Amino acid sequence: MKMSPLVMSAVIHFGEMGSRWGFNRTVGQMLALVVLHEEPLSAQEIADALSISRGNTSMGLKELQAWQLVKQHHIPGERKEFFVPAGSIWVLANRVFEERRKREIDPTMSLLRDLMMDTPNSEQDVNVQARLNEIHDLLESVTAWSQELQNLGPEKLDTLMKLGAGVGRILEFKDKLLPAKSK
Amino acid sequence: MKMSPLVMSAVIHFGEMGSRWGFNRTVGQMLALVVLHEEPLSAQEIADALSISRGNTSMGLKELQAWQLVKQHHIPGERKEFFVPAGSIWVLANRVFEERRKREIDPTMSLLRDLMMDTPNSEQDVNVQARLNEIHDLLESVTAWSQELQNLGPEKLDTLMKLGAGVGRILEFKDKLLPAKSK
DNA sequence: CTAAACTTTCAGTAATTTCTGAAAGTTTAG
DNA sequence: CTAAACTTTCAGAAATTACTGAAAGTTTAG
Repeated sequence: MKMSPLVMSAVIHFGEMGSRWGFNRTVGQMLALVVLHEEPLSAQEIADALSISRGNTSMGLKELQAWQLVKQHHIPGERKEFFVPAGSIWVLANRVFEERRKREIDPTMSLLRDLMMDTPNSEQDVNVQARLNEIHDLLESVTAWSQELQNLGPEKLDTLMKLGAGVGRILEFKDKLLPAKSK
Repeated sequence: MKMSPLVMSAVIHFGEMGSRWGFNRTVGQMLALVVLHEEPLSAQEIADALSISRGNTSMGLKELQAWQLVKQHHIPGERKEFFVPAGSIWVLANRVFEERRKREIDPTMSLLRDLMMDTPNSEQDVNVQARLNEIHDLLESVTAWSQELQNLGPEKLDTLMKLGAGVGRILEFKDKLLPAKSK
């Protein structure tokens, strides 16, 4: 398998970005390759295309599977396993968000809850707890809302986006719109 | 300056999370310390509290200022500079999102645009470009929308959140609500 | 101007993360 | 069962990233 210059550029870029998105360079490259290549790829093909060791490839694929970004694909008559993207771009993007939320937000929310339980030892600590509480609530809002977006799916997200600043206005009307809401 | 056990736990945790949020351990600790401590802190106090070198502290503060998360605060009569959070929790959170968008999304969008410009060299490449386009549009939706949320501010975000799944329903009514919208 | 108080820079070192490749493991064909 | 085809693991090497502390730089007081 050989990469066209187009695929090449994209693979290299996703490698560079990889670390910013929560995985390392080679894992980023592998993901780009699998997503952009139409046919299922074997581990060996991936290793060759990216010039990385077979061992590294194996670990990278394991990680991509843990993130549920690629999945195995068996080809009848073939001994080895092949790999394909685990879903549409939208699905993959959601998986990345989800996984990052688990790593970046959840542990903090959990700690903040614990710290807010502690009985404060001083005046100072009362204020500190108030701040921690503020952080907690903000994270909660943001994650709840991003969940919501994921549930909407891409089309509705698109509608919402086209609405743009209209969202603010809509909010002002919402009581009239949904008067039956149980408060 | 000595840290209460409460502040201590939070500082250590934000240090551990630091790398996941785009900066390193000590920078994370420094941010937590400055945010949770009521009084302005000098660089030396920060270095002492966290047991890190003065040099490292200087670089960390530089980074936090680049992120616009802390700012200098001059105390009349004092020779040295002090540091305080650059704004409310909401402001700080927005700065982090913003900065991460710049690092994690913008460069990719820019590359994708470039790659979509290239004239494809094969059938294959036409499909690849279609995929890249799909990724581009998704990133665009997500960032546009997160911008929108930032503009709303914390109170409206809260209203929106309480609405929960109601958002989907509201969307169905939006045409009736905003009939004057210029399409 | 000089000295004191303070900050920044940066070369070298330490810590951490990633990668390789050989060895061990697994599966299937026969 | 054995051998071949393939995958995974993991110890050590390489690459990257973070940290220290001494030296150079800056600012202010006098």
